Amino acid sequence: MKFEAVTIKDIAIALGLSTSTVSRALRDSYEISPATKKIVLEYAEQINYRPNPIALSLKEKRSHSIGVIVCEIANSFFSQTINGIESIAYSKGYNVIISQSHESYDREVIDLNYLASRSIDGLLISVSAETENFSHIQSLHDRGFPIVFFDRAVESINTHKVIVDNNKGAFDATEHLIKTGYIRIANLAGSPHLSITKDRIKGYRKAIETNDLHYEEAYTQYCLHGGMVYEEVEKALDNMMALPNKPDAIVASADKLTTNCIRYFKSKNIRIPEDVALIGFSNLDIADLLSPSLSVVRQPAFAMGQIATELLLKMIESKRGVSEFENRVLPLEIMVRESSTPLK
Amino acid sequence: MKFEAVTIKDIAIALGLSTSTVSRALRDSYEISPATKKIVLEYAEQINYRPNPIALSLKEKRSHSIGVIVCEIANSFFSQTINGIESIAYSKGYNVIISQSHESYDREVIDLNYLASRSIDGLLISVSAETENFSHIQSLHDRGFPIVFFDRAVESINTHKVIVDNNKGAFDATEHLIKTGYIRIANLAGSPHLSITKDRIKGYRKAIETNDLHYEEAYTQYCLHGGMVYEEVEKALDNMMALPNKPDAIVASADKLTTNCIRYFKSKNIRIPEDVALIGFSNLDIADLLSPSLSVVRQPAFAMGQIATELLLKMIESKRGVSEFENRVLPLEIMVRESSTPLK
DNA sequence: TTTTTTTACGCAATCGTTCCCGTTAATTAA
DNA sequence: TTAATTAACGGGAACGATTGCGTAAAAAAA
Repeated sequence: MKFEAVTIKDIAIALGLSTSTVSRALRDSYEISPATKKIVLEYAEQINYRPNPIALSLKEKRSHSIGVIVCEIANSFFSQTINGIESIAYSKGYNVIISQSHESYDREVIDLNYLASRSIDGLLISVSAETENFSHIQSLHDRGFPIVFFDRAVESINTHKVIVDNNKGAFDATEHLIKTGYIRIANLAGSPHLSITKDRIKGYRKAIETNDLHYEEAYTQYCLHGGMVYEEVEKALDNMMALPNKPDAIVASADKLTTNCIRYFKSKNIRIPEDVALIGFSNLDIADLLSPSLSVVRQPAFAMGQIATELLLKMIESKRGVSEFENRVLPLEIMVRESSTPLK
Repeated sequence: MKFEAVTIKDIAIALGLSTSTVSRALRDSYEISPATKKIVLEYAEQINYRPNPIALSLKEKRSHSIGVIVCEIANSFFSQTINGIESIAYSKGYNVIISQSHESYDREVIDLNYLASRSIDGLLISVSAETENFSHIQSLHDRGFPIVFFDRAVESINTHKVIVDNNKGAFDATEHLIKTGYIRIANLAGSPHLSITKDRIKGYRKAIETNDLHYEEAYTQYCLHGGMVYEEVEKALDNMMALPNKPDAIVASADKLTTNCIRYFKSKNIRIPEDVALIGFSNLDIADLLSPSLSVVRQPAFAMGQIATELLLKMIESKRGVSEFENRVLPLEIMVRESSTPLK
């Protein structure tokens, strides 16, 4: 089934003009007389002419679309980021093509190759938790393809990056727990390959040490899939809770880790915050509706998407290659609720 | 900044062949000798040749991408649907371009025109709650453009539709409340323009009347924006709770209505289910983590996306126009949890 | 009136790929 | 040995739009 659209040629034939004249008339060129312009414009309007973006792309060697690779759009943080991305992209006439890696390295490579085979002008990517080898991204970057990282950046690749102050976020969250009176604070961490995980651990550790608490290695447990599979979270928490000095509070370092952490405690009938307090990185918009309401470290997801897209479009539209790359670090917001405050 | 890619011409020049020969060799034509094929294939592999999808699109008059219009990707139901859509689309070599209407009619029209200007081969759409006039969709459909509705279909437009059995879902949810012992059951409804709203009201009413309860008009309150703005939910619930016989249970007819309903009761210190029981249409994946855990009517979102996409691709790839349209009705699943069961 | 300039348009190449037609040279059939 | 066939490849148009260049007619300048 095909959808026949009207072309410049159709207009030219109908009006007895050449395609060049019609094209110029539509673009309001000074070379065309006002009378001709009027005729062309009116006829084009009448038959509902729309320029073929594909023909334009072929000529301009630009598709006016950008690719986005995230792990899951069903994740609040990423769906909010995508909202930010789309708001900028659409306002500047760009399409957005979204791919999901589902935290899988293989899927990420497939998505990347698919997108990069010249159907997109640039790429926004937040790498998957599984990814250790970045050569697929590196080689694209080496060939001059515009790439901007957001949230989960690759340190070794020199391009624009929009991240949050993970170190400070984890520090603040941990220190909040300490100030509230908790002393055995554990860290439910994401994939050890990700820089955000490392930064969050640094902030967590710094808060522990700055406040003269004992830093215990076993209090930090990693989840390779970033909490995507419940079993890894279960195992990590089992490990923690089996320690001789089991933790009295937990900092969960990602959206999925946080919710699966709640699921774990609920299934074990461990009360929050009476038995274990919890604060987690989360952009869930119903964190306030949980019982107890959830204390969170919230990321400026929408703004992040906007900024990353602005940087990418600037990169795409610059004539010569960009050599000065920005590293934007956005602040995190701590929202203290019941899950980390002892009941009176 | 531009990203120069390798073309067939480059291969032809390097190998001293014509572009036609190279093209044929790459497509494994019988007209090319095995020796030549081998040389071309090896060289193409070596310089990492990728066909330009845009040039192909121009020739084939097909972009191999489909458009999706939903109100919000940050809504669990829609993000799950999109997962289903992408799983099918990517496996068949199609791109997916997502647009959000944010429940606004104006945005929907803009999105539609943008997508339809021939950058997509077909459209999957779930109309916005605000939309009353469907001429923008109708005119596209009249011109032979492939469109498939999912979830929120337009009755007057004759094309493939994939919906759920809203009538039965609402009936079952309402009857569950009745069987549990509730007698004054209210219905927090979405936009009156949507067929899903009408169907859900029908099912609700049928359950009331089948079970010999009194059907009260004021027990059904509409939210024009489908619960997107908290104030409309607040007003609807204020109206219900101010009735002389205020309801003892509520059926909420959409994701956002359900969560905002919980938010309302929480802010008013009205206990669920002790003061008011609640069951809601929702695809939230943490419905079990709420306290009380939330009883839901769950939609088969992923399957819905898959089926709708299969129908659309079949429509796109059929030679002649399709005239027999399917109307798939998928079953809903009721998951009873604490929010609709009295505590012992 | 003649020359120059301007106006208003058409021709054709281009982007990357496919595909319908040739066109050789080798092979086979008569 | 000659005619017919086939294998293997090249030329060039086409998809839709833009754009540099050429040019006829009209207008302006000389």
